[in-house]
Amino acid sequence: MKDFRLPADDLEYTVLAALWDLGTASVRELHERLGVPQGLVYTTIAKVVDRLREKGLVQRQRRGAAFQYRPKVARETVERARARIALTRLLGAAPRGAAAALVEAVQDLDPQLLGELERAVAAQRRANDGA
Amino acid sequence: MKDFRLPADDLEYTVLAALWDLGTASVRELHERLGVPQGLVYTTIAKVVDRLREKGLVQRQRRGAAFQYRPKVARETVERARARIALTRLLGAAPRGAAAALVEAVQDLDPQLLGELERAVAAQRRANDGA
DNA sequence: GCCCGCATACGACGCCAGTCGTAGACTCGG
DNA sequence: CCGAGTCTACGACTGGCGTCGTATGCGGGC
Repeated sequence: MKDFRLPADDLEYTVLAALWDLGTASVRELHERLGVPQGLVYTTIAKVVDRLREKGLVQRQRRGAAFQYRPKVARETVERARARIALTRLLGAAPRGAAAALVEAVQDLDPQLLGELERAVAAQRRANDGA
Repeated sequence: MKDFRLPADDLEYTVLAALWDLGTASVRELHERLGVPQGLVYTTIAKVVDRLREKGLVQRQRRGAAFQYRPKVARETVERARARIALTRLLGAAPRGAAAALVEAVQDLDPQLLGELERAVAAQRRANDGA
């Protein structure tokens, strides 16, 4: 288990996310989808995909001239790890009374996202009460 | 305003946090407090404090042989920015339905912290409803 | 079967951050 | 006022990541 390293936060993660969405994709496709809009060169994406492979996060298979890449690690696995780290940082760092900072941070949150967060917290609350 | 850059997540942030706690401290004190337990050399802490100064996060004043450092930016200001980034990443990254990951992440959260999070979310919920 | 072109492999560079070492500057005690 | 010892300034190295360029290699159409 855990024979992989988490993706870096920005580009690497974005690319991996795209792969989760698409299921499978070539570097070309990923570039069209992510690189071009960002003004990134083809090889930049290729390099990222490469590092993703080094990290054991994706696998590939020859498909004609190019490779088709696909996620090797479940989205949930990675998301969960990332979420845990983010939350720990977020709350662990907060000193007593810095909940104020949290509130402010939560303020410019998409209502949609706020809803998700709320449900997650509520679920855990129930779990705690039950236990 | 915002004539500073956020501190890096790990050591830099830890040192800055210590300064917020102590109000004022010399590199020596910071080293005793943070460096020694971590097996870090004196100059490592000195360097970090230096970069913190470059980032405009702390200021200093000669006090005898050494300098006394003190935060230059309010804790809340930085905490808030960090929290906002963390939350955005956390939730923004989550695809629809990946709330599951969130739930799992929230599970191994200190009940204390969970409470803070819950209150923050609830507060915002009320704000939204009201508006 | 050959050559062209696309895909990949890989190295390079910049920048940040952590970590350390060294050398120079300055303070303070005697 | 001078020497010893401490503090600071700064450079160096490493590793990660974003970003690109180049060179090599493989596949597929003609």
